[in-house]
Amino acid sequence: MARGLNKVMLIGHLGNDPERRETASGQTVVNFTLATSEGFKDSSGNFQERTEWHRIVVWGKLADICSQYLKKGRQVYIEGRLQTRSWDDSKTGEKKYTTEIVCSDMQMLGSGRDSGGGMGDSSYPQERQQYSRPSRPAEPPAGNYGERPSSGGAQEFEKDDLPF
Amino acid sequence: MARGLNKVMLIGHLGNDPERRETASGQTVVNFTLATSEGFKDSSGNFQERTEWHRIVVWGKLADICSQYLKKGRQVYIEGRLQTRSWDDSKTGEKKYTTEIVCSDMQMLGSGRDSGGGMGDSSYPQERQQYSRPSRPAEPPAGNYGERPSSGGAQEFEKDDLPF
Amino acid sequence: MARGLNKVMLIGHLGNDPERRETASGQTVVNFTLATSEGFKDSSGNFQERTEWHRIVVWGKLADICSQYLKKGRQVYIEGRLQTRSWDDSKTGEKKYTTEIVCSDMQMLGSGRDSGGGMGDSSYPQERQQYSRPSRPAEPPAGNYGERPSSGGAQEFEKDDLPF
Amino acid sequence: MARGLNKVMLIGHLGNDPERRETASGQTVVNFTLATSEGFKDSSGNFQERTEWHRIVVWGKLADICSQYLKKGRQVYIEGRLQTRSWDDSKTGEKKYTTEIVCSDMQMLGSGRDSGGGMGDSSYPQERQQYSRPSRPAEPPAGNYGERPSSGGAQEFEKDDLPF
DNA sequence: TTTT
DNA sequence: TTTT
Repeated sequence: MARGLNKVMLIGHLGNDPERRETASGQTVVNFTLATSEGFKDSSGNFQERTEWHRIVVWGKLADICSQYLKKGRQVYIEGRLQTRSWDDSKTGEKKYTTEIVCSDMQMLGSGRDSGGGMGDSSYPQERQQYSRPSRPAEPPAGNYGERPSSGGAQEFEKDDLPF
Repeated sequence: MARGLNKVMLIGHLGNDPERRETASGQTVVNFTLATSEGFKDSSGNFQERTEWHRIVVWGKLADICSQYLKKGRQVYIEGRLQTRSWDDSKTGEKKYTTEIVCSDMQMLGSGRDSGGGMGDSSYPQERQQYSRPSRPAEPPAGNYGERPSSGGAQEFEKDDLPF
Repeated sequence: MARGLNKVMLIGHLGNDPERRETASGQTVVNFTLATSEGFKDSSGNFQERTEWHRIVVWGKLADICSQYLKKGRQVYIEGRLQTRSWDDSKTGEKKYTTEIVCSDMQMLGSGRDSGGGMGDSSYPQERQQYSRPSRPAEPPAGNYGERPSSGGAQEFEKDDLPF
Repeated sequence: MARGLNKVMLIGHLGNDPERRETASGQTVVNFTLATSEGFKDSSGNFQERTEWHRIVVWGKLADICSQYLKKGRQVYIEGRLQTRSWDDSKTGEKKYTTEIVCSDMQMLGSGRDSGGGMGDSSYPQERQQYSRPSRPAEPPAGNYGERPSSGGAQEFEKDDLPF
């Protein structure tokens, strides 16, 4: 069945610099860990902090961007899907599992000055916002794009006087 | 700056059959309204239901799918971004605003039998899941896809014994 | 029907300092606008930036936190639900609509140094992370619930003639 | 710091009836697996289906609702946060990890007739929509909080050797 | 292993 | 009206 949703959205800090590899077929893969922290009141009513660590995997063009601009400590927004892989442990012969977030969108947060490992901080890509895979923008049709009086859809709609 | 997130996720029922139009440039546009309901306790502690209506706009290939398979009453998951358009009311000369959800992903929910207005209910596309724009899947590299022992990433990862 | 989802997730910058009010029943309400920006390629293949403006409404304890710690220019993550209110324009007698995000969770992004309007930047609450409301519904204040002409917030807002 | 986001949103079908337990401190815990499916084009351009399995954990009042109304095969929307627990495998002495979604919101999808395993299908709670927990943190039960060897759920789970 |  |  094709109806489903598998979405993860995280805001956190990188626990390490992204590790870049290339597959045999020439695709770029990048891995890093991400810490998400949240506070909560424990049973005594005291504030505590709980940190959760996530394994992030990024493929393709977005992997290249992550590899270039992300550093340990950087705060990012990550969107992706959950994926659990299994493999046979060569030592024990046991089946093992690991769950990762396959990243499909990434946004750097804060200003470049937060960058963490940063220094010669040329922290931003020249062509901004190409951070996401061929995905989200849901671009309106090219033809009448320039004609629209505001940020919205096609001109036809603007005849209407009432929203509904 | 290009760092931002503008995401809407809705689960609700269509208030009307999708209305399909074509722009001058030949792009398909589809509009429909979606009702999302939620319950809440009022100040007297009684359960009440609150229904919110949303204007949905869909472009391109996904619009064609919506036009073909969605009907009034159908339960769907909608993902998109918020967009507020303005126009000048020809009668009063006032500036008016309307906020819409520009849909980038759609999933039909429930079985076809829930369809609502349905009848000759051949409710599903033959090629399922092409419901989303060229987006989410974050497809692993083609080259070694068939080699993977499980649902996961590239083979390199499976040498690892520990998740982190 | 009670099954539904109405969720908005935004990352952007405040367009103005939060405006704090109190309802007749003593509930705190805060309003601000949020700009979310995204890049896209126009029909000529050039990168463009599109900014969308959102009206944010926050109630209760979370409103107090927003009022205290957020400033114009601050980058934040906002989670909430969409709500369209209507009112009768006292001048023209027309029915008008405005769509807002009723905020149920807020996270300040970047370090305090990004704050924007900041100065004597004591940017963080002592008791962190109590940023989220007790629950999803983001219930409007009890006192004037029955009085509201539409599905929206408190009556005070309905004096306004323009969405922003 | 407490600023972070750790959110998972799934739409899928239950792989088994929910398993209900009670902790020593009297809190209800429910576990089930959820399958999310998505289609994609493989490297030959053919449509394939990929199913991902997720472990869901639910606490408290929402656990009771899940236990009562959900059945194997039922389609649901699940919202929660990712949590990776570790434990020492008693047989091999190795450290093992499992990642779960701690559920904070649940919506039943489709009509009751979709229920799957259902039969005497009085599928809906009388007081609808009280499906969400009081708040985001999805706090584990207070009573045994200090006893947990890792960041995870109740001790009972750690007897298991396999994630599923 | 991150961050405040 | 924000931000880079």
